Amino acid sequence: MSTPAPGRPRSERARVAILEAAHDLLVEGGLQAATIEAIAARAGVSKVTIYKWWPTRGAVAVDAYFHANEATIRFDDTGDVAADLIGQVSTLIDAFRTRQGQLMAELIGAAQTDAKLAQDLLDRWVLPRRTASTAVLERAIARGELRPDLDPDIVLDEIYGAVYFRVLIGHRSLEPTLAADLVHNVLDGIRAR
Amino acid sequence: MSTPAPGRPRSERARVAILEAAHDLLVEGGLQAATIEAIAARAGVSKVTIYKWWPTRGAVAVDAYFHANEATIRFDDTGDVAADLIGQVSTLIDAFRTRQGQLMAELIGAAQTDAKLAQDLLDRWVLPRRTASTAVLERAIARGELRPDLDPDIVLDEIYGAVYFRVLIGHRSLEPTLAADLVHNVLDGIRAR
Amino acid sequence: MSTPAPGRPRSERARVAILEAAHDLLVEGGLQAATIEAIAARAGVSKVTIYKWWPTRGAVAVDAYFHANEATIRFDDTGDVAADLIGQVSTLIDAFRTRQGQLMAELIGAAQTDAKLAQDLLDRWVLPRRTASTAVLERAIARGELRPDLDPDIVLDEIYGAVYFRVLIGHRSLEPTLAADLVHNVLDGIRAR
Amino acid sequence: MSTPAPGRPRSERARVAILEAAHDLLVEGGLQAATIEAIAARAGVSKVTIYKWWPTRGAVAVDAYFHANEATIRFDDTGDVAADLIGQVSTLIDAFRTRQGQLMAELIGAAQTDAKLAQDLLDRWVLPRRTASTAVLERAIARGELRPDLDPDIVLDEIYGAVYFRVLIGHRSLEPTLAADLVHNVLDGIRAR
DNA sequence: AAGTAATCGAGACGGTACGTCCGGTCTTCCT
DNA sequence: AGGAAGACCGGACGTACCGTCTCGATTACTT
Repeated sequence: MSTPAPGRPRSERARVAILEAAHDLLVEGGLQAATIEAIAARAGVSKVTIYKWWPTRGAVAVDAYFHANEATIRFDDTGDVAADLIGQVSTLIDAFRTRQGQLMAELIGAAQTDAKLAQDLLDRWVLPRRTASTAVLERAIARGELRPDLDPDIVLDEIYGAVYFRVLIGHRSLEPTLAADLVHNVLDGIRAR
Repeated sequence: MSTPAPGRPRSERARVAILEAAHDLLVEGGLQAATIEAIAARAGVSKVTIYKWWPTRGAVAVDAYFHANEATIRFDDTGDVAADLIGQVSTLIDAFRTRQGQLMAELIGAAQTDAKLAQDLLDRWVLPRRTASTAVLERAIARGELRPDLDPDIVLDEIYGAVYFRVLIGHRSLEPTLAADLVHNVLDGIRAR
Repeated sequence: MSTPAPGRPRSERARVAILEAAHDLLVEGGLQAATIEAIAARAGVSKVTIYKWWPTRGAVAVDAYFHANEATIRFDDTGDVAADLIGQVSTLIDAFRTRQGQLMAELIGAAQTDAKLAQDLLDRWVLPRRTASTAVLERAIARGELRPDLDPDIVLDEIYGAVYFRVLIGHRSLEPTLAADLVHNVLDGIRAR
Repeated sequence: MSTPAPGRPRSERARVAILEAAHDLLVEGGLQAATIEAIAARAGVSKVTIYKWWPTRGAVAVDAYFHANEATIRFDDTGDVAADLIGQVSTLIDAFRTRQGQLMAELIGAAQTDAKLAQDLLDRWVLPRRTASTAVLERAIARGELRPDLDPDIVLDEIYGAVYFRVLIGHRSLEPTLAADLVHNVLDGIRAR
């Protein structure tokens, strides 16, 4: 069906070597250390080969990040909004309590001056999680658990935004109880009764 | 009383020229454009003079940011938590809807790989605002408006985190109604009644 | 036969441009003016390319000097020591009466604080001439013209040393008759007869 | 007679401290190390004070050199040209076999791009010695020992030039017998008899 | 005793060049 | 057509000295 491209095919060996070299460098020295030159040197690959397949350093970094961290998204449906949300937020927090959190922070940091990277992070990281969480909220609205006029985006920004805020600003750490606290505050409000 | 330091005193002219040049460059081309060399050239100042007083490019940038944006923090006390919080959040959102928002995003981005910058942003931007908002919450707790066992940090992370999340990820803009929505969700909860 | 080195070959264009730019600068403003930056700018070449192939500014300067001044060494053999030596010394003096002399003086000057440069000048300039002149003296010794216990080095230091001394100290100029006077003094002595 | 200048008189303490600091630096690291800043720092003196009294780094260096090396010139008159000359040349060679020789070489080196320094060296070092040696030659001419049409400058350039040549080019060292060999070659010639 | 004037220390300043790093692009040969 | 090797231009980095410039403090001579 598909005619194979003429000429020498892309080297899978090189692709993997690049991603693994990039990830090693990311883990060792952060985004700073993952220069194109360093990646090429460690992967035993020429710089041109990298530029051939990735436009910027950021693009390699995202790919390396996802290559190493098999993305896990939970699509819970227990019938209880609180439980479903807490499960999803906990998964994120657990990941962010490892080196992954700092790396994601650095990626988001770099995305502030790299529109392509920002788009990648949005499409491949944020939006997929958001979709799963939006589904939880919409099911709860349908069940009558939540106010029908709710804007799910705002709710999710409050819960997830708090997590990213802590990772990016570093004023407080991600305590294990954080997921539950965040969800309960928003679900039930904080007014005295 | 205070013995003046010996030697030629620091040039106030140079200090201001540097900060203004840096801010101009930040506004025109973002953090990328605000290289030490460009700042020095535009300020009519030698590079050494900059390095003399600021350790890194990021340090100049924060100072330039605060030099240009006279910090406004609101210390409202209307007796109504919702009104006080919405006032404070609105002020932030109004600022972030201008170029300031993108600049702050870039500064936070750079802070991910510049610990000194991170500390500066925390001390000079985030914490002062947080202190004012924490006071609002504690007054409300004292008045019996809010649950006494509340952790103000978590509440404020939800409200402010949502704002920063939008600025940093860019998935949705800062609508004028956002402040009120954020505050009401957390105060009253989102469960159907 | 010889396997060509892998990678992009060195740019001959750049090499020549650097040497010519360096020489132009040397002629115009001496060693002072031949900064790496100025050479790079005039040659339309990046500084790194220069540093790639020459360790120091002095090394570029020697190469530029020899690139421009096609080395001429005379290997006279007329059967008359005096004539042979005078011919060789005259050639040097003629060269040193032009801009070349000042340049060589500056190179020797710089060599006082640049061991690499000193070695280069010795190997590429002084020793080749000395070899030719030593041969003249040894032939004369063999012919019985000169004392057999002679140390040629000392003789040549007296003749050539005088020339360099005048160039370096500048107390007197290189008169056209100097070559003959120097050689005759040493060959025949200066005692009255 | 001389009206004392008004104002604070020049500090002798500073003058000596500068010269000694400069000499220490010259001995330790050569002319390279004797930067104005380093001299000022070591002498506990401000840069301006140095610039006040010396125009260039070279000028300080010469003064420091002469401050440390009490100039010794021999005015021998034994009635024998050879002995007189050998005595004078030996004195120079003895001095140049110490660190002094390298320093003088560096000074002459720097003089190639510093006309002021060149003039200083000529006036304070070379010419005084030459005057003494010229006197020796002229006495010998008067006594009928040497050819009456002799140009003393050329003779002295051959003898002294050889010494400086070795110091500056470094192709051979200053052997203790060098003085005698140089003088005898020129006095008696090198032809076989 | 007060005034005048030159010097001194400290150190900030604009400027030039340094030698290095990395980004992107190119050129060559090999697979 | 890929790919490895590596040379190339360009831009910025952070540093070293240069020579100049303020400062306040000191030290004489002059009135």
